[in-house]
Amino acid sequence: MTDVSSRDEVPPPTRRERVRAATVQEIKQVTRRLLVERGPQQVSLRAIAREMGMTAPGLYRYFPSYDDLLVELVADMYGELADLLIEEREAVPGADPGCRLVVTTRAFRAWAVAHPREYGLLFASPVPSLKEIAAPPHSCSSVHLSGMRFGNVFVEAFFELWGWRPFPVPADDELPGGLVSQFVGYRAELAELYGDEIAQVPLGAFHVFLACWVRLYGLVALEVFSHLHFCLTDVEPFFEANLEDLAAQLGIPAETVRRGRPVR
Amino acid sequence: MTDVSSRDEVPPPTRRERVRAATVQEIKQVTRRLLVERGPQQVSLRAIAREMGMTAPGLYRYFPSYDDLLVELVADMYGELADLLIEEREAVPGADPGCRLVVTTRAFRAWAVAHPREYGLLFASPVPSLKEIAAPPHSCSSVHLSGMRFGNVFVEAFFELWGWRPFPVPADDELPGGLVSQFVGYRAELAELYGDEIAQVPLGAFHVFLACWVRLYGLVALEVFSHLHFCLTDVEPFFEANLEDLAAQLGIPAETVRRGRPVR
DNA sequence: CAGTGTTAGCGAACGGTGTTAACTTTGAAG
DNA sequence: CTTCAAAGTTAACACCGTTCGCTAACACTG
Repeated sequence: MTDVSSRDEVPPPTRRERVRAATVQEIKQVTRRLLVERGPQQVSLRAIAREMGMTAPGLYRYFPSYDDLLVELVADMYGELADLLIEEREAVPGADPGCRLVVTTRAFRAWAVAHPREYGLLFASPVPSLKEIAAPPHSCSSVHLSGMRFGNVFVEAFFELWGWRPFPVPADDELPGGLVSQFVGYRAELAELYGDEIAQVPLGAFHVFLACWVRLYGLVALEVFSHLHFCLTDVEPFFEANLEDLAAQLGIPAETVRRGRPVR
Repeated sequence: MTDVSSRDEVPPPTRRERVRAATVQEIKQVTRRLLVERGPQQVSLRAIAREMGMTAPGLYRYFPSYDDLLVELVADMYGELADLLIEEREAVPGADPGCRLVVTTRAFRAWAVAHPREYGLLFASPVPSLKEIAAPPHSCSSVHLSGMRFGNVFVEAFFELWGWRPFPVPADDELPGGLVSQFVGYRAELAELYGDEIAQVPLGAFHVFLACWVRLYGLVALEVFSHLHFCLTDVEPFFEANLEDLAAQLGIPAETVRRGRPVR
């Protein structure tokens, strides 16, 4: 038992495995570069292969299909985005949970604006495939898992704030009956992940969390898709105003929001 | 001058023009049917032509390209959606402006949920083409115009409510400086369209309008794209709760919101 | 070292796509 | 009846995702 090699731990990667992993990485990088530089329409297996000095069928040694390649790329980008948000949040030393949530939110919008093509791939999936809907609730695909990981960045920041300094939320009997049972289920799911302190959070906090997420999503999506262009040429002040509003709802003082505001 | 035929008014459509218009209509209908029944991936010129008993190149007599066909379809659907919202609103006789706004909002969500594929085509455009951004502000394409028409349905309902019974909005000096000038411009644009009473509306009302639209958009988009599925299996009560919340912000009593709620 | 099996990558091919060009048919107008 | 423009065809081009069969190169075993 003390012998390391006797266990079936990960054996050291062979040379072959290393170059294979490197190729997989290069394929994803090239795919993403094509997406960014030439748009989603111009991304094709043949274009990727051409860019790498090989032919399209060769890529099938690494991905079972074009869609699988995209799916894996999406999962990677969800992960990257989650990492970035956490990183930016931790880069503010000694920040209170309110500030940390604001930083996370602002970083999300900044990433979306800076990476509109990637954002489109992640958050404007054409239409969810029907099988995904029919899938059992806990059978999580790779995308689903990464998506969860991303979402949980906000979940953590939000409930960290709640634990630090609770804010007003609707009482249980103020929530529609149809919502209560669903929030109970979601809370239980999160409690399984984060421990029992989550189980003490009132259901109204989940309602507020979702409402905030809805607003943030709408804000960023509309900006990235240029759907606010009909009245706003510069969306940033509008975003900051909404952020301040959102923060106020969570008991975060405007001064905390303004402190981290990017200079312009 | 009194002679009708001497002016270049619309001459009576010839038989040729009528069958041509009918064909254009059929192409759009078939395209939409394919979109709904088989998904956006399966929509192709050849499939459309096949479905109509003709060949793909024949369609080029009616549309200069595949993209143009889609663009025109999108414009049509914006118009149809706008018509539907107005119709549903007018179907409630003697309703006060608050009720009318609620009905409009609810109808929008209902349409989106009932037509997810169409909704995806309208509101999750892959990524705005760069030329659209570079285009001068008042050069409006067909999509742009129809999109405006749709948006103005909400604009009208919102400012009708304001004119009927104003609600609290932030004062001008509470708005960020970067927003004031943009709202001034947008207000002037609307005043040109709706007359001078709009010019009297305070800028804060435009801020509130946009914030409401952001929230509604996020709500509906997240539902249609199944991005709330991670915690809600039935989104309707959540939508109704947000609608009530939104209405309260506009001074619409909860009783008014509940009155028109669909029975379940 | 020789032998062997696995793997990476290639070219050809199939059915599909949007699009163009050249041609035929059709129907309305002078 | 002639003429001419419009509608629709077939053939072709360049591209797409994907599969098949093949050739190398590689890693491991006797």
